Amino acid sequence: MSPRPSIDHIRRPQILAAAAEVIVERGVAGTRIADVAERCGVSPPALLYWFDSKEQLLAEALTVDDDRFYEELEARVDGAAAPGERMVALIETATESADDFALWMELWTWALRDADLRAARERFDARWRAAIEAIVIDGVATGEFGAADPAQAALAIAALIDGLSAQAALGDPEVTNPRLTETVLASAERLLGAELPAGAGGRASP
Amino acid sequence: MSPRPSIDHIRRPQILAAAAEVIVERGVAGTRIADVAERCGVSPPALLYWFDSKEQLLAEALTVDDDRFYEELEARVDGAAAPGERMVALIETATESADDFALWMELWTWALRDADLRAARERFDARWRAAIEAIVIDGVATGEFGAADPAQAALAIAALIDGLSAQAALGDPEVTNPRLTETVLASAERLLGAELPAGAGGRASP
Amino acid sequence: MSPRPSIDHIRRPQILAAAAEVIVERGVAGTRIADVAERCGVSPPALLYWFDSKEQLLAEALTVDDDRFYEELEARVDGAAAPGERMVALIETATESADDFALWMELWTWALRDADLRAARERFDARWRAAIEAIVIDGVATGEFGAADPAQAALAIAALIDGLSAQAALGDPEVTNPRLTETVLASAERLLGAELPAGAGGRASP
Amino acid sequence: MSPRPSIDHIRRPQILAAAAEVIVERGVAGTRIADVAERCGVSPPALLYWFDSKEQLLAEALTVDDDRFYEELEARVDGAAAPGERMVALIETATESADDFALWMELWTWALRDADLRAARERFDARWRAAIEAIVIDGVATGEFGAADPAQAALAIAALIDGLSAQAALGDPEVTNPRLTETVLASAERLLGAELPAGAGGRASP
DNA sequence: TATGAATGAGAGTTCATTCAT
DNA sequence: GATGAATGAACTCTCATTCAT
Repeated sequence: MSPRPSIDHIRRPQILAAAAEVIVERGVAGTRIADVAERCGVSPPALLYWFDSKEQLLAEALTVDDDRFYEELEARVDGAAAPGERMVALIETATESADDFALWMELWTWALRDADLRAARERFDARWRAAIEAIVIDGVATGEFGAADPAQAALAIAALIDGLSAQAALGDPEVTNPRLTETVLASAERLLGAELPAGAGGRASP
Repeated sequence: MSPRPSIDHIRRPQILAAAAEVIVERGVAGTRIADVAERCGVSPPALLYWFDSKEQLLAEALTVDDDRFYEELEARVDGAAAPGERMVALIETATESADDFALWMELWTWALRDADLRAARERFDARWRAAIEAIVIDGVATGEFGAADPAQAALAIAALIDGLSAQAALGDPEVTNPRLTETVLASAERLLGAELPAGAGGRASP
Repeated sequence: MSPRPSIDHIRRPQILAAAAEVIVERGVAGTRIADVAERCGVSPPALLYWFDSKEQLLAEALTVDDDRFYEELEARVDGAAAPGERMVALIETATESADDFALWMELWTWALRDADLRAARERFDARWRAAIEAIVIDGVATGEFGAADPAQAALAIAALIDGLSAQAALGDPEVTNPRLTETVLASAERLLGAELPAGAGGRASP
Repeated sequence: MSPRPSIDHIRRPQILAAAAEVIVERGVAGTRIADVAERCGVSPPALLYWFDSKEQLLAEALTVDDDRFYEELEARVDGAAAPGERMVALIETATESADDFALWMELWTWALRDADLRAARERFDARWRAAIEAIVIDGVATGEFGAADPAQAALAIAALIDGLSAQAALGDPEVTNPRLTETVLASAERLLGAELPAGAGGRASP
């Protein structure tokens, strides 16, 4: 019917990507529609043609990338056969891009007062913990890991990564990126009662 | 000299406390001077009589309570003689009030774009990790703990608490307060290579 | 390109004219954005759509009319062939609208503390003196005037007009408009060592 | 009756002097009560103990020095016996302190919209012109000056000084202080049909 | 689809002024 | 006489949003 193909699938992602960039730079609170519009090279009202309101746009921008992250993660992790190797791959993937964590922190803070964002975050975190737990269960099954409670170990590892990533994102001089990865790997070994293989990135050897 | 006694030792803390309350309720971004003023029962300009600007007031409100927290913490922890007991006391203190964590999350998010807040957060975190590390060192010295690297263990425990507290503050159904404390304690045992005594709060028994 | 034709060539002059009117009525210090907006029949933010700030708007309003004044002046003066006639035309043009002088006085006072306005005023005054001086030089060349120093005579005539116009604008009963013109003409004759022809407005005869 | 001598005669002049200073620096519009208070080393409410309102204080500050100026002027001028010498003394006195003229310009601008200030200014100007006119009349009587209309000559000389002083106060590079004095003296000679003696300050000789 | 123009609803901040002390 | 504290009344400016084009 419509001879002109819709550009929905082009414009919306473009706007969301621009919004995510602006949020990282200025924070959700400091992001104005005009900033995002300028980055897209369009006028502010154009954004409101594609999104009902600023709030809706930012909420979507805050969550749109996460699914992609998990897909990439799973692709990388599944390549490794043994649970130990998969765990190392997962940790390295999660810790090597601590800068993106700023967006995650924004989501947290906003989720404190927005039920939809809260639900979205919870969904992502459940998926994340499930991915970890699956590896732990496998490792326990093969005897590679000695953890008694896979769910608790997964929770702990996930929280550890979050806590350290936040500090890295905040530029804490004690938590550089290598130190972050190293600390998570060493802690995971203790939490899992396992010795993990050296990762792709290499690890400080004794 | 002054025909009227100064009340700044009363008003300023009062305003800061009100500001902290409002921040927890509405977030830093959603906090208006008028909200804080109303909670104090004064007019908005009265706040600007005591603080140079809204920004300065909120920044101070975001950090003013932390020192008090550490003082209380140290008081409680020092009461326990053995490192294991002190560690348990510390963990319980840190995890039982996960609600206050919202303020800490606001501080994080604001600190992403404010150097002063970033420095303040770093200072607090350094103090916090040092408190943990001191216990670890003691525990290692007495042989109670088996941790090889006290600094790394302290960093891991601190991050674990942060990561879990964030989820608890966000109302994650998987991370209730008891589960939070329990997970940190169990993980600390593994990270420290130690068995920790049951805390004052009691712990889920098998 | 633009789905709606730009109207900045209409709105900006309209706003500037309204601002000049309000300044004459209330002074720069007493002029509020809301006053100007009301006179334009728009809302206050509309002015900030066209001008970056109140300050910028008022500064422009204070200077925008001057170029037009000089163009009109030159048009009128050039119509007169002989130097004496041109001088009379210039003096009459400059003195017959002493009411507008209030805007010029506002510009002076504001220029005391604003380098841009100071520079603008200086530019206008230089142009004004140059216009006078050109006539004097002509008059001296033709022998119609006897002035020794054209630059000094031009400066004196310009200052005389300013000083008297200020008093007229302030409603000094000794300096009515006719008396103002008459005084400048009589003084100019002495300053230029010339007898000036009767102007269009006529002059008080004995 | 009152054992404590009033300090009216100390405080009020002190405040007025401080106000005049601040006005010269920041302009009437930019002068806040707090500025004046700070310069006096007292608190803002103290000023309102001595003056009913800011407006009244500034109005008084704007006019309080003028009487003193005329008294000083008359003292200096009366010392010179011959009309020509008195005229030179008057002109030199009026033109050598062009910086103070900023206060006079502020008074003008404020007087545009304040009847009291307008009346005050008019009174000062009448006195000023009368002082000039008296000399002119004397000079005409002695035959030293050739002016036909003393009132008009006085008006012209006064206006000339005003116009040039304004430009000097505005920092016009063409109107330096020496050039100002020189131009007024040279113009006065022509306006008065007289040759004026060299002044105390010296004058450019041919 | 998209824009120029405009607006309404605030928000922070300023400041003369008040008043108990 | 003078001050600390506080306030009411403005005022500028911001920004998401609307709407005719």
